[in-house]
Amino acid sequence: MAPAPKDTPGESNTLLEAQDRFVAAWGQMGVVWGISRTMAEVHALLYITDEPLCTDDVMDRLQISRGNASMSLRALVDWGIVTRTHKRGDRKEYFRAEQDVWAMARAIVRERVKREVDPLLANLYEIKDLTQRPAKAARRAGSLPDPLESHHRRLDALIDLTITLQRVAQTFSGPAGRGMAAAASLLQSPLLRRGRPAADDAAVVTDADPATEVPQ
Amino acid sequence: MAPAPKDTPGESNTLLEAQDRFVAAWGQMGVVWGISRTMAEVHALLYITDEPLCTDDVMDRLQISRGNASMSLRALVDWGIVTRTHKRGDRKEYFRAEQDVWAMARAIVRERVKREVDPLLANLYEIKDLTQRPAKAARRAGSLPDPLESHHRRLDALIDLTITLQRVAQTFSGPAGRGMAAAASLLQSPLLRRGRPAADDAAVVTDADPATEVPQ
DNA sequence: TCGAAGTTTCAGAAATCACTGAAACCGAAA
DNA sequence: TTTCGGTTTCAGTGATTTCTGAAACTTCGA
Repeated sequence: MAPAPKDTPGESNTLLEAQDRFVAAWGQMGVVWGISRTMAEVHALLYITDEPLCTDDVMDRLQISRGNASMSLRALVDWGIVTRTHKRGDRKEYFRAEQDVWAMARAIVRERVKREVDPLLANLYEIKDLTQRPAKAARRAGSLPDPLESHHRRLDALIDLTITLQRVAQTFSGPAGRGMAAAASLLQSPLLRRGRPAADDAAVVTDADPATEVPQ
Repeated sequence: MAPAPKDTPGESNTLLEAQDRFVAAWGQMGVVWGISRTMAEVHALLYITDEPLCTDDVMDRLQISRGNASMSLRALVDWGIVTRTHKRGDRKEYFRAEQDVWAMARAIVRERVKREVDPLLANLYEIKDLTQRPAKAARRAGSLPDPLESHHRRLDALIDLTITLQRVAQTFSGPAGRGMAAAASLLQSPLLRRGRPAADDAAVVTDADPATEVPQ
């Protein structure tokens, strides 16, 4: 972590130390999550700090370049977990992190679904399509192409799982979502009749329309 | 993806192509998840293939080294999403992926909680401890150290969120877990009275014992 | 006790990812 | 129009992760 040499008046050194450790730990998690380390660190810093900070504050405290700080801050704003604020008589922009951790969690889930689940689903549909036509032709011709059959069964099971994941996450994080409670009730609703460990009822989505389903 | 030049008798080329695309897509996801690309690809290959494969099969199809293939397979077995099998009169070991996608999902969640959430939680407790003593001393001395106060409130909120996440995931994936339904009912139980978006009731975990809480 | 099948380890190479530092760019207030 | 705060881009560099190829090691059957 940064040396953080100047002892800000009013703040103890042990506090700064604890903050630095937190920033580092959060950065670690960022790596595991596919967020860049710095972006996570910037977020951690803003979250743990009382006052809003400007770009230069972030640069100084984290010892990173202006470009990096600027882009990371922008990305965080895009994610919806950091907001811009201003101070009277100051043209500079200041940044503060969302303080409600549940709102934060929802924003993060929303963004990750958009970036990871949606494209994956589109991909799976597309891959299934690759063998869709041959399979149909073969079936019409009378022969049952066994390998294609099981290939489709597997893909369908995966698509099914992904859709469920997507729905739950969207319900949890969606604009009209009421968070965990909503997601929980969705999980128990007959809409998704899943969750039986060894039940062999994989293929449900059969010929869903890939084009209209996935926005990205 | 690998060229996959030899046309396995009985399997069409479009099938191989689709499989390769699937392997590539799954590998992509692996990167995003902090699993290495190869490990994810090996898993994808085993999942999408009818017959169990041996180490050499994997090496050939994916064009990777023996060491890499061996270690990736071992890791997958450790994760519990791939099992070893044998063929009569053959000393070689063969590998096959868990076919039930829900069991797969549970295994993955279990492993990721162990590797990511548990250590994070331990970290958060430790960081909180760093300022715990100074804060108490100051409080006893009569002064109210405001920055320490809000520092703790933030950390507590985060610890709280992490614990909830941990519990839900463990319920979903635990040995006695019945999957999504169990997780859903946990979410709605009064045990975790969370999920109200803007409710300002963060600090609940106050002085939980860090040592006994986290195994890792 | 040998040898074949299989696993693990590791140093170095390759690939990937993140970051810097500088420059170009933009918009708006003075 | 200039200046200021700020953003974006990018070539080059550094750091980290992943992979290879080979060797050492383990296990077990003959």
